Amino acid sequence: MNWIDHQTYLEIPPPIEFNFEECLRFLDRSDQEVLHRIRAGHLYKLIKTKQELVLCKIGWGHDSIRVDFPINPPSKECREDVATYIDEYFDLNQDLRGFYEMAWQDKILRPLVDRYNGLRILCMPDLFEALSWAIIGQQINLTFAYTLKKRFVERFGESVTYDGETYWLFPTFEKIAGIDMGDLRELQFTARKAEYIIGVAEQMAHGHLNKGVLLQHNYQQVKKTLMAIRGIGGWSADYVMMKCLGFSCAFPIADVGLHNAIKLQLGMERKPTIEEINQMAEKWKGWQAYATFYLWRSLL
DNA sequence: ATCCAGGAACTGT
DNA sequence: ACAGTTCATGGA
Repeated sequence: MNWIDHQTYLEIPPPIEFNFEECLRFLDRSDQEVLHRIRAGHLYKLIKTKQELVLCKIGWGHDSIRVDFPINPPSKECREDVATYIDEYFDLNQDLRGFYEMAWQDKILRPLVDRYNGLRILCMPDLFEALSWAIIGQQINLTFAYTLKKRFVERFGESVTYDGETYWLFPTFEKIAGIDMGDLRELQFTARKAEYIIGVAEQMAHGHLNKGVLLQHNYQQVKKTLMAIRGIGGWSADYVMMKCLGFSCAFPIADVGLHNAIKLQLGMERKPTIEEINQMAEKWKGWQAYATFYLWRSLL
């Protein structure tokens, strides 16, 4: 990993095909988001390192990502953790040239990669967060999904307040493994969502589900493992593989947002069928996750 | 009111 | 394997 430690701040030289502004634009898609805040071109995010909570102010300067620490100058070990987190968060290890070469030949993707050049998948390094967000988002509109997430985070997550603003962390699986369904029903989770999320937390707390282990396996194996979890179907498995586990071939093909985006791009009267999407995506092989992400971007 | 939402499990065939 | 049904709740 490529980063420069300036003690009081970090400098992370990005790969080619990276546009910080485009990434921030995507992160700024909901005004109900509680896990980060964007102010004057900077991303503020609370990160949990192995040792402590670190508030990060992430900006762009001198052709690099710059990470400042408004509250406390973190230890060297924490700075390393932060650099690793940023690296995953912005998907900096992905070489997008293959995607762009493919996309320039594609009717649907070409205008998108032109418009959003340098946008990367904004990842969720925390597996429990990715699984929970997938479950929360199932079969409800996004506005309500954000409402549920906000209630969940503000009820069970840790936070730090600085300069009049409160910054939140997603709740840990350890914490959620210890609550009961009633605690989530109060927040207007359905019984099913409550059951699923607590179930996932319990599996993780018992060590039956672990990101490091998943990363050692291939697409088919991981998808099968994830789908064996109650509450995780095909859509959620691909969503998590795309947003958390770095599988660029992950493809949540049943996604309503994806359908709407394709309809919009092609000027269709109706949403495409799964079979039609499979045909269109034939050329996307290996890059389905990025194709999906750019299509989502087009809906903002 | 009515339809639908970044689905998944369950049931019957 | 496949199709239909149920779950649950708020947004537009």
